[in-house]
This record gives sequence, structure tokens and C-alpha cells, in this order.
Amino acid sequence: MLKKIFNKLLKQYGKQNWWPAETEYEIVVGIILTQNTTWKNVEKALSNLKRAHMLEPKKILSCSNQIIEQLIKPCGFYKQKTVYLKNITRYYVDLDRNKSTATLRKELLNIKGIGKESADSFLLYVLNRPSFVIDAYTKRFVKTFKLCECKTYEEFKHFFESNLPSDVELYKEFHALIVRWGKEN
DNA sequence: CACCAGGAATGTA
DNA sequence: TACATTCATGGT
Repeated sequence: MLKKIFNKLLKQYGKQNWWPAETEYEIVVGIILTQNTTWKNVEKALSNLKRAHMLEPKKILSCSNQIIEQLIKPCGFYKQKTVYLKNITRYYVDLDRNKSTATLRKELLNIKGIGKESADSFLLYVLNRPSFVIDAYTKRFVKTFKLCECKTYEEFKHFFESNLPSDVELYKEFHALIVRWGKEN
């Protein structure tokens, strides 16, 4: 039934092709920068980082917070996000991709600056693990069409994952389509 | 002028 | 567990 809803959204809006990025690390950075901000502002920050040739893990880790803060300023919360960006980058460079999705999720949630949505975005869009991402749009989408009585984040997540085939590309596109829907409603 | 955007941490009860 | 507050820029 969720699959039918997905097909309907896909037909209506077309493929969204998330996550837009030129490199894998750019996705990692985007996950932090987009927290509670419009993607348009994130693009400005990413553009600044690219122009400064800073979109590389080693450079972010060796750069002063002050410089990074100025570069990512357009996307807001820039002091916090600078710290968070270094935290996730430190984890990213030492990442062991052989670990199970459940283990990786626990590790991500222990990083300051990585909450449930960011952890699932990392798993899905960076590591290509079937971990459905729940955001404010998704909750509103479920409520609007009365799909379930879910309340907590984990309940929403379980609802999608247990009613859909475990397909990474499906998870990616579905989440992107729900966001697209949310922007028009 | 207020309000919100592709959240998360911290504090309170 | 369930809320409230803080972080901060840019668009409407």
C-alpha cells in the first residue's frame, strides 16, 4: 500500500534524484548544514566551501573553526554546525564500512550533532543502507493521509520499513518525494 | 513585524 | 516521557 502511494508521488512529481552532490563527502557535509535550514542556504554554504577548496575531510579537520564559521554562515547555526561538522568528519574518515547497519546507527547517534534524522540520512545517502529517513514532512504526510497512528520517530521509521521492500533506491526516492510534496502543502 | 526552513542538545518536571 | 529553550541566516 505504501508502494502504491510511492508510485503515485513518482508519477506526479517525477524522480527527485536525492541526494544532490558531486562527492560522497559533500553529502556528509550537507547532512549537517541542512539541519533546520532551507536547502538554498545550504547551497550557498557549500558553494563557499568549494570555492575555498575546503570540501575535503582533511582540510575541514585541520582548518580553524573561525574560518569554517565564516564560510558556512549563510545556512545558520554556524558555530554549532562547525563543531558538528568536525565531529561527523572525524567519524567519517575512520569509518569501518563492514559493520552492521544497527551498529553504525548506534555509533552515529553517539556523535554530538547527529540525531535520528541525520543518522538515518547518513546511513541511507552516504552508506547506501536501507534506513528510512523520517523528517517533519514525513510525519505530516502520514498524518494528512491517516496512514498510521505512529507517534515516536522509531514508530514512523518502523512503519515505513515494515511496509516496504528493503530497497535503498526506493527509500531514497520516497523520502525525496515526500519532501517535494511537503513543500507544496 | 512575525514566522519558518530537508534538527539537535540541553534543561525541566 | 513530554515539552520548552537555544542556536542564527535568509526568504516570505
